[in-house]
Amino acid sequence: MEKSTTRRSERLGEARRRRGAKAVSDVRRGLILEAAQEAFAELGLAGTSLREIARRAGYTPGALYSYFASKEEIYGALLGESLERLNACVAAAVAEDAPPAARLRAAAVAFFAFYRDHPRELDLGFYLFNGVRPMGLTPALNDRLNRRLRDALSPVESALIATGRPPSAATRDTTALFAQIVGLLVLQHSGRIRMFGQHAESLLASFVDAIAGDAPPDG
Amino acid sequence: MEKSTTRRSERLGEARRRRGAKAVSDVRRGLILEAAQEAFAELGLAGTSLREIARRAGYTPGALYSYFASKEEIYGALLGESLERLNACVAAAVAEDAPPAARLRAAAVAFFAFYRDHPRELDLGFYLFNGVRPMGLTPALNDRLNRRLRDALSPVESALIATGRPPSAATRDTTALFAQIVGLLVLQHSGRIRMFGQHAESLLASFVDAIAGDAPPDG
Amino acid sequence: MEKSTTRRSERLGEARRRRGAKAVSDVRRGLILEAAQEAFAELGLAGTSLREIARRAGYTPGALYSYFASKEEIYGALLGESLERLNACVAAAVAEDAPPAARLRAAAVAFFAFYRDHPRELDLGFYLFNGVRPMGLTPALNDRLNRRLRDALSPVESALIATGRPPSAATRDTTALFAQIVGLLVLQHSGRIRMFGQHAESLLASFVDAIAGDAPPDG
Amino acid sequence: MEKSTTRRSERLGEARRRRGAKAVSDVRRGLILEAAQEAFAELGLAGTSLREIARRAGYTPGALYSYFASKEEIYGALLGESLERLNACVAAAVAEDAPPAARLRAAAVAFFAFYRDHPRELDLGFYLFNGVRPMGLTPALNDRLNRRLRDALSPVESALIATGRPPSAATRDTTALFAQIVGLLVLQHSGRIRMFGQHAESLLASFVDAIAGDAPPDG
DNA sequence: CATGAATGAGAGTTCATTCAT
DNA sequence: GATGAATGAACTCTCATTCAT
Repeated sequence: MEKSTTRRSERLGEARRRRGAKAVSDVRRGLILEAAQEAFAELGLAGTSLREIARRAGYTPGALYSYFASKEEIYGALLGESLERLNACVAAAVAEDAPPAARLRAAAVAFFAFYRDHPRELDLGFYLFNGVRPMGLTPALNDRLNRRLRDALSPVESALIATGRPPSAATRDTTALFAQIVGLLVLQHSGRIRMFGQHAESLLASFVDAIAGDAPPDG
Repeated sequence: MEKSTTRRSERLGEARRRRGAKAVSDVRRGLILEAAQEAFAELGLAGTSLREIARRAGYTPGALYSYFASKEEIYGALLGESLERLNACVAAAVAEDAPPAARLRAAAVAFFAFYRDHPRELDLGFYLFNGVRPMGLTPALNDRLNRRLRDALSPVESALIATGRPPSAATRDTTALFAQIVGLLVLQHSGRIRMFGQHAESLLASFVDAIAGDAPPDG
Repeated sequence: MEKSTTRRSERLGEARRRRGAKAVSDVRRGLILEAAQEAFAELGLAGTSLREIARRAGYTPGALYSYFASKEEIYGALLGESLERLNACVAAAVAEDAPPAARLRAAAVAFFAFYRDHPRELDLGFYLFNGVRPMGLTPALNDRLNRRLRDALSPVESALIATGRPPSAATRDTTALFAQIVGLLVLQHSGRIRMFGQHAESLLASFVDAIAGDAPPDG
Repeated sequence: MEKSTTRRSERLGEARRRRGAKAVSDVRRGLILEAAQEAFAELGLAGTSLREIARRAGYTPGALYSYFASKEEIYGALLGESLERLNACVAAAVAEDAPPAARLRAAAVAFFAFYRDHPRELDLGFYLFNGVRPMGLTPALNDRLNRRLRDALSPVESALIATGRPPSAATRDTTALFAQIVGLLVLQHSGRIRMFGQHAESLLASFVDAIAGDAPPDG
């Protein structure tokens, strides 16, 4: 009997089996993150507990610790995924062969629209929940996340450079645009823009026009 | 000994007594708010519990409920006071006889500086206006707070009108400036501005200049 | 209506009322400690949770925190009470007018019997004085507890001095007797004495006799 | 490639293979125990979890159950090894051709020193961690362990007999010495001896001298 | 008005153990 | 034999709030 059975590890290579296990694990990790995302969207960051995430994911609370070392690690992973989606969104919106001004506008609008449509991810990204203060991420992870955030704005910066702006001015304008977008999002999110009878989208358009029009004459 | 003392309420007239009581009550309410403010400034919003506020105010937790119906009402009152201080700050910064452009810049800088220097008060606003609708605020209080926030921006709006801008454009530019300031504050606070190697103050100055310079030729 | 009611604080002096409240509080604290004691006796130290203590005392877990700042503070209080009882036991066993040798034996036996009959209280001491340094005790409390432990042995030391032994020798012999008692308790408790077919009581008696007989000839 | 390899079990005879497997298994069991020992020594009994042991041994927690049926069985095995080391220590300290009094002292000191230098093993041996109560060992194992503990004391007993003491008195004195040693260890471990300004080693020496000098005149 | 006590829910985390693979 | 995942119970402690006194 024993002799006739072929051991699994002999059929599949060990590596291949492990890869499969890792894939399964990654999928489940993803399901947990989905549940967390959903919970955050409904209850906000502060209102979401580990238990709630576990409940929605169909796990017991302790089981999550097989996938994440702490609640904050879930935050971090969530933020990471959010930034990936943001990058994808912005990149998809920018047609590479379009003129710089069009690319600038497309990137800005995509960036804005992403957070307008997923406001909870703004909370996540800017720690708006608990004081505007970075949370307990490892410095390494924090760096990685920051880099991805910058990446999402790089189409804006590139477009500005393509208009002939010197790099330092491009960075400066990118930052200003970034601030404008974030400000508009926060005001929109908290109902302050309505208070002034304005529309975030049109304010953003004006801002972009102002920047684009500001290009040097030979741009 | 004890029996011979006449109770306070028997010496003073009822109305006068009530007025006095109200004054005393208001003072104590103020002391509690002071303690709360202090606690927030030190510990942040999430780190401050009712117990902590009570402790700092020299009360037991239950006693606070004689002055405030809930923790959120304390937040509301605190935000109210914060907005008063903001108004005072901005008003004090604006010299009434200065030229419009100078008033515009002074008001914008004062607004920005207020929250830059008291970041916790920004948190308060974010907390209470979380999600689409304010939490734990009565509509009446909410209105009052919103009005005071607008008030704080009215020097900006007035200055813009004084440059000859039509009211609708003034409101529009005020909103844009408001968004820029909020965005800069958020980015500054979450360390994102440093990431771009920029300075919030100089970005703000540029923004104000752009708006001011944008005045119609005959302004 | 209002006028006719006499306020409580006017009937009783404030101080008196407070004293009453403190007494009630102390009683309830005592009931919690009783429940804790009972739980320890049944389930052992590691097996006793705050929840269990609360359950037995008829409280919710959180309620205990009105009386004790932490689980370890309960341990400390329990140990404190235990040491008081130990002191009372030993003191009661020693007849002041008895000859020194009788007092020595009585004190030693009382000390031994106390822990033989309440073995869990021995555990408490072991727990709190675990490793080289006490855990979870304030240094002040630790000192107080240590002092009370020494106090419980002072009748032994006094009796030895009364036999004419010099103080340094008395301290030395007290320590040796202390060690013997503790050793016997541990061995008895872990079933090791039965393993040798011996009886702790008679071994203790021999030890005391040896010490007592060791007195200088003119003692 | 894979197919052409002949499985180990086909090359070796069945019995030999089994023997080899057992040896491998024993080695790994030993490695786990080493890891456990290390963990106990560092973190104490209560601070050591199965996970921690597994981590240090390079296993996942579940894997340990291939070698031990429960956490307590690990305790038991650890205690067994500890007692072996104790026996070796004591035996090594006793020169067979030395006079009885010297052997007595050497054995006592070795026994004491063993636990003084490895205090965590005292916890293990006397269940000092969780109430002085035997833990969940099978009676058979418990018997075996008890026997090994007695074995460690047999040099003491032999030496006493060699001084001419009748066996029953020798057992009695051995037990008393055992208690003294354990008591001194516990007191030393919990800082109580320092409290009296004494030294465990010198107290032990006195005790041994008293016993040795107590030999019957014709011994 | 103020206290002290109590509630009840809930927080994040850890644990020994089990089991399919 | 070993893994990784999962359980389910338990842990201490904190919180906003209530209420008799």
